[in-house]
Amino acid sequence: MNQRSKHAVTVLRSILRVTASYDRLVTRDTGLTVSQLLLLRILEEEGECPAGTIASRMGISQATTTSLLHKLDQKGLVQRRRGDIDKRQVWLSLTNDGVDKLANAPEGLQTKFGERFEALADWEQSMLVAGLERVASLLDAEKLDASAVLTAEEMLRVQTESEAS
Amino acid sequence: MNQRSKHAVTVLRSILRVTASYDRLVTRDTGLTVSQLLLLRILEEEGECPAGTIASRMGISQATTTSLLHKLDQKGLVQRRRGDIDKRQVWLSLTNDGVDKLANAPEGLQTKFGERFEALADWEQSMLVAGLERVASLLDAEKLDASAVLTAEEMLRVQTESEAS
DNA sequence: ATAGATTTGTTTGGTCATCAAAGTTTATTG
DNA sequence: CAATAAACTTTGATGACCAAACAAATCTAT
Repeated sequence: MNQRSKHAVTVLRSILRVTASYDRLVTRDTGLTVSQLLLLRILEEEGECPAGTIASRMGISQATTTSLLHKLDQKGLVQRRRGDIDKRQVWLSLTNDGVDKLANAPEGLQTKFGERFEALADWEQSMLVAGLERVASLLDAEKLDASAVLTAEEMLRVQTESEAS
Repeated sequence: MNQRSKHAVTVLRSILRVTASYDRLVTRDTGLTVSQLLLLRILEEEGECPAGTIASRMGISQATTTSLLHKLDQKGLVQRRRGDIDKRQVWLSLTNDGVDKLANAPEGLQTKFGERFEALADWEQSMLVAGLERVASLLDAEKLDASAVLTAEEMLRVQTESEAS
């Protein structure tokens, strides 16, 4: 691998590290982990839906989903309801508290990054987004056939809508 | 926050997710987690050094470092030695097995991403790297005063050198 | 219908990363 | 020398995550 692609990977890693620290801050501020928040956001956008939908949207196993739900349930942020037609399913929805919590959750990464991003010139914003998308596609192409992860597009849909405040 | 910056965050997140899955693959292939590999790489580059150096280079606590070291020690990949001048210090170094393991470790993210990246036109490579660096700086600026994390530059040094095979 | 396969979700039992706080040993400094 | 600081370890948590075993419900092909 040439020097430049190594460098690209390096920078990518540094991005990962910084975002991870943001996540820690958000967790401290909200009392909700990033995974938990993501689950709530998906639920907000999706409306009532079965647990499996959450799992595939988040790209995690059913087992992990169950445990996340357990915690959110304890906190009183989500509700579970047995399916009518298919009784194996568990339909999920936000409680009022869940909705509130989401509404008040700081957006962490978003807020800080967003400010700076918006301070950039228009052309630069476009360029950066295009670049990120390109990188995502380079990574993703390899990934897609290897496991059940959302496509970039699906993720885009999930988060663009749910994060629109 | 405007639509475009939301979108930028979304794409960033999708990148995070994909890289996380890569990490899982690497772990399965090597029997070493990404943290463990990173520790080894730093040790390779740094040469024998005290535990604290590892902690600050990795941006993790001493406690975490100790536990990582414990595992690598058990696997026989690192050696610990009490400092001569300062006996509080624990000097670390790779064992022969550690060196071998590192040499044979697949680079995961690197390899796959690298191939695709190198297939791009030269100008596009430059553009992407520049974009990533810009994004890192947007994120990092906010971050630096909030906790003890490596600066982009430090990380760059660490990984550029250690990953040069 | 009905036995067998599949799907949905839960449980159980692990691994790993990570931290804070308390503890130990060894410097350092007033 | 006594107090303080530094370098590491231990202890005790939390959280994410998964695989495998399980239960319940549904589907399917005979």
